Amino acid sequence: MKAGTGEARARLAMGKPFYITTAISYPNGRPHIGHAYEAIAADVIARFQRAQGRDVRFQTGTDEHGLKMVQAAREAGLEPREYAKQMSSVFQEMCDVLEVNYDRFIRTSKSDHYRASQAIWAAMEENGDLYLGRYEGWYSVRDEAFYDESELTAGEGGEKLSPQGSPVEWTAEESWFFKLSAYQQKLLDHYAANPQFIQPDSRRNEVLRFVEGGLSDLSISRTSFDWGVPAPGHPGHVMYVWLDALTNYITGLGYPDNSVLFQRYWPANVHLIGKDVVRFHAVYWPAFLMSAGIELPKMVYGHGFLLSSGEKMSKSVGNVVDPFVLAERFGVDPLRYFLLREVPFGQDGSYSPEAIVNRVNAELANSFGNLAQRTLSMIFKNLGGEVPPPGQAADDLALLATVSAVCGKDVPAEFERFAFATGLEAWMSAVFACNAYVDAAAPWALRKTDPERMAEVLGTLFEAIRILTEAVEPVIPGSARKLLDFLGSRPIAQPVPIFPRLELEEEGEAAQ
RNA sequence: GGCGGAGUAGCUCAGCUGGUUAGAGCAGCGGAAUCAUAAUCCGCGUGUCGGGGGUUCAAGUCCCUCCUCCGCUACCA
Repeated sequence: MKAGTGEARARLAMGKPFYITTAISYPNGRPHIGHAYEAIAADVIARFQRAQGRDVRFQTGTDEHGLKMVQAAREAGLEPREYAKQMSSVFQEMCDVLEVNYDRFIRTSKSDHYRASQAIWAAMEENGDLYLGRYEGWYSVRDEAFYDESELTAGEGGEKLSPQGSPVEWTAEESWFFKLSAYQQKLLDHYAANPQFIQPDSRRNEVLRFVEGGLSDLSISRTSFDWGVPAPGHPGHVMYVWLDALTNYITGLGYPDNSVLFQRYWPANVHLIGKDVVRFHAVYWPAFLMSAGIELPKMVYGHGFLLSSGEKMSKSVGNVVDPFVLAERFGVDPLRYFLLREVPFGQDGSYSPEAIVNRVNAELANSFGNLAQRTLSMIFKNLGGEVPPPGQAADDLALLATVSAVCGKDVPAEFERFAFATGLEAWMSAVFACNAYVDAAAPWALRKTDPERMAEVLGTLFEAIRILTEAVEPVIPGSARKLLDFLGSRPIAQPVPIFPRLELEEEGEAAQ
């Protein structure tokens, strides 16, 4: 009756808030499979937590400032702002295609983000942590980093190169600094008091050792270009891209206003990031927040990288995989399932067309998809599409007990700690149990000898399939929704395979 | 150079604080079934648990050492 108040009440009753973010992507090129991997993983976590009753907010976006964007824009013949807009939309489209269901897609070149970034700068400055200095050194534009003379190597022509082999030039500029050195002990104390702050443990150990080794103050402004957030009160200075980028996590909640969003969702439950940016999130970001007097996120989780057939992906090697192509070729849900099932989260994992075809065919098509197909087909043909209740025989009860335990306890426990591969492995064990049950009960034989028993068996299987489908919904949302809708219809119609087998097409193109 | 991780069946990996014949999935081989997407089910593994040494009644699981790979970090030049 009172829809409006009802909805408000429902929202309040939605349970504890859960805020998850991905790193924001640097859109100086098209997204690759690594971007897709992180977005999908975050989406699965968000959907899972939502299914657990949490009030979830999920943010992703693009990090659009910095010199590399200026250069990429120049090559494209566009102004940075226009280039950023175009590239950002490609990342947004990727999320849409992959069913990554974010609540906010943030862009750092927007005005609300300028406001938030300038506010955190001002808070840090007010706290006495900023000072004007001079930055001199060998700067690599490609690496976006200064290097000490001793770190450089000599190129073929005797020119100086960074440790990564990129050209460097002597650069000297006035710069604002952040007293990162003053936060060494505070950070160490925080790590000690919050063991979960950096995960997995291997990353945590690396950060601990890095911080224990001493911290240098951080240059946080540039005067050599202007594509960035202007440092408030300091004309000519734009903010260091990482200070501005990290701030996105609170911009999206309305910082600096003490908004309803901010109160409800900050501090974030988890910043999901790649292992390459752990230092920025586990050292710089918490120091910035401490300085500005803002609470720290609860967890920074550095996931692993996706390797192409075991090798690092890079543009120069030409083995970069386009997520749009993958989604088109294998389907969105099979791709999502593969990434989470095949790769132990937190570790590096390997991608290959063979691996995805094998995994998806064996588990989604043959085991689970076919289980649904054979069951629904028998219900359609032999029971006129009417679904009988589950049987009460010992075998029936045992099967449903197994499936319920796996889907209600094991899978959630694993997903809760981001162990998607083991969670899905447990899920598969329940699928195996169902197929073993079908063969043992042989409902096709009961059709003639004992139709009532056949109905009990099919009813039991139907219920098991429903539970199984709900449990994997976060991973394969589109297919699961489709199947659940079908299960909810009466009478059950002639079923169509939900996960067709994939073919490993010949790589005729310019592969290799 | 320092710190950390890893090296277990053809492949990918589980094996917590040491204790019955070292496990799983995939692949492979054999069989059953035929409702279903030629899908499913059952059965089958004599693995130097990287090499060597040691502690122990007992070590994949602890200690020492060596080899290989990976990550973080430092430095020399």
